[in-house]
Amino acid sequence: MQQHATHHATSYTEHPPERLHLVHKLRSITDLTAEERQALMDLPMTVRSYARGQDIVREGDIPSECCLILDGFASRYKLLPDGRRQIMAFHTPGDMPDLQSLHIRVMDHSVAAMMPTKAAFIPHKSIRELTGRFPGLLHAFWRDTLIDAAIFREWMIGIGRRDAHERIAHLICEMLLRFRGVDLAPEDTFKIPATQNDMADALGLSNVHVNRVLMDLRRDGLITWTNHTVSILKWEELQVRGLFDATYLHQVH
Amino acid sequence: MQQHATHHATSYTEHPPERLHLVHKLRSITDLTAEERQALMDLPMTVRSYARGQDIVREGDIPSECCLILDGFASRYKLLPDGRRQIMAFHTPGDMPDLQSLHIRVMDHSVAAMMPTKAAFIPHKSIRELTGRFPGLLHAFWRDTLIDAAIFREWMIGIGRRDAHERIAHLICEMLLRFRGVDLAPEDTFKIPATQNDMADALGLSNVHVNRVLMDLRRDGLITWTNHTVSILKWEELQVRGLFDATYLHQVH
DNA sequence: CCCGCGGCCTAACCTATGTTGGCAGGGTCT
DNA sequence: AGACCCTGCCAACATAGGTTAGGCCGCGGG
Repeated sequence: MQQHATHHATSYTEHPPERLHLVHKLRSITDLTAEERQALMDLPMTVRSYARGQDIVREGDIPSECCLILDGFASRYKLLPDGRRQIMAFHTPGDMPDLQSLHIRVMDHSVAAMMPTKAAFIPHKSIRELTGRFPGLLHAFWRDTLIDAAIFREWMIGIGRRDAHERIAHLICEMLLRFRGVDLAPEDTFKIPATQNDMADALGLSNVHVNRVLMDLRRDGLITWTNHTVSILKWEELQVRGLFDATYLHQVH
Repeated sequence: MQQHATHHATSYTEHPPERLHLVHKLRSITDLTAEERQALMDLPMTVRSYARGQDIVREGDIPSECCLILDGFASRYKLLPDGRRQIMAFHTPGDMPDLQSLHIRVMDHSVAAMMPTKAAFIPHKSIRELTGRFPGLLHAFWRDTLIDAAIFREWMIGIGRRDAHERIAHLICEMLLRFRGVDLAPEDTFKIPATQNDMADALGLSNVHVNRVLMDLRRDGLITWTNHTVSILKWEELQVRGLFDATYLHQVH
C-alpha cells in the first residue's frame, strides 16, 4: 500500500507505466535521488513479448543488452545434457535477470518466460554510460546482483539440507514476500505462474512428490492452491514448517 | 607454470608475499594496469590466524572490513536451527569470501577456516577509496562477486539434479581447476583440506554416502585419496562422470 | 606412555523420494 | 464436436541415499 502511494507520487507520463517497476524495485533495496530515478526512466529500451515457455536469453548467448522484466514472470534455469532441469531463480517485474552479463561475457544459464511476459532490452552501453554518471546507480545494480547471490545461497541450503515439506513451505513463504513487495499479493493471495512441475525443478524434487506435499499442506489448512492461485491461510505456521527467516532477502532498508 | 613466471616478474619486496595472491587472483579474471596492481599491494590490512574449524566471519555480523584469505583454505556455510549444515563455497588464497559485505550490511552466512589459515582484514573504507580511484578495480571486484554467484548456480544444479556420483566427481573436477589456478596442483595432485564430512555438507549428502562413492571412484582407478591428498588419475573419465564443463568458472579471459 | 578424539571405513537396516502409469478436467485448435 | 495436450491427482512399486552403530588408526595432549 505504501508503495502504491509512491507510485502515484512520482508520475512520468511520457513513459509506459511498466518502467516504474524498475525504479520501484531498486528503491526497495537502496535509496535513489530524484535525478537517478529520472535517469532510469529515460533509459532507452526496446520491448518484446514472450509466451509461456519461451526463452528470453539462452545459455551460450553473448548478450550486448540486459533484459528487464516489465510484466509477467520469468525463471532462470540450466539443463543437464539428458534434460534434467534446475530452476535457479524466479523473477518478477522490475527484475533484471541477466544484469550479470554486464561483466560476464557468456551466459551460463537461460532465462525463460513462465507466463505471457513483456521484457525490455537495454543496451549495455546505455547502462555503462548511466552508471558512469551516477555512482549511486552503479552501487544499486551491484547490490542487486549481490542479493541475487544471497537468494542462491538460501536456495542451496534448501535443496541440500531441507526435506521436501520444509523446502516447499519455504518457497511459498519467499514467494509471498516477493509478491507483496511488488503489490501483487493482496490478502496473502497471489497468482502463481509456476506449475507443480516448475516447483519441482526449482526445489530438486519430482513433480509427483511436490503434489504429495502440497496435498498435505492443504489438508492441514495452511494454504489453498487452485487454478494457479495460492492463498496463505496460516502464515505463522507456514513459516515454522519452512524454517523461514526472511533476512536473506535483504529487503529491509 | 606461466603464472609462476608472472610471480617472479613483478616483485614487491616491501610486502609479505601472500599479498600477491590477491593480485594473481584478480588477474585471472580480468586485466589490471600496473598502477592498479600496485594500489592493491598498498592496501592497509591487519592479519589474523585461525585454526581449523574457527569462524572468520559469523552469520549476523555487520562487518566494517572485508577479509582476504592469505594462506590456507576457507568455507562459507549456513546452519539450520537443528544443526544441519550446508557449505556453499570453498575459498583459496587470494579470495575475498565476504566481499559482498561492502554492499550488504548483515552477513547471512558464516566463513570458517578449514585448515590453519591466515586472513587479512581490509577496511571497507580503504576498498571504497580504492575503487573510487580505480574504476577498473571496482569492476574487477564486481566481476568477482558475479563469478561467485555463477559458482553458486552451478552447485545448485549439482545438488538439485545430479546424483551422488556425478556430484562428487564434479566437485573434484572443480577443485582441481581452482587449485591449478593458484599453482597448488602439480601433476594433478593437491592437498585437500576438506574432510569427507565437509564434502558431504557441501554436496547435500551424508558422510557415509560420500565415503561409499569415493570408494567406487578409487576402485575404478579414477582418483586416489589418502591422507588429505588427492590425485586425479583419469582426468577425462572423471569429467565424464561428473558431467563437468568448466565454462561456469569463467576463468578463460 | 596412555588416553581420547577425530577422521575414515564398513555393514545392516530404513525411509524419503523417485518412477511409472493411469485417470480426469479444462483449454485450445481444427 | 472431436482430438489434443497440459496440468493436477493418485496408487503401486523401486531405489538412492540416510541412519545408526561399531571398529580401526594416527595424532596431540597430559
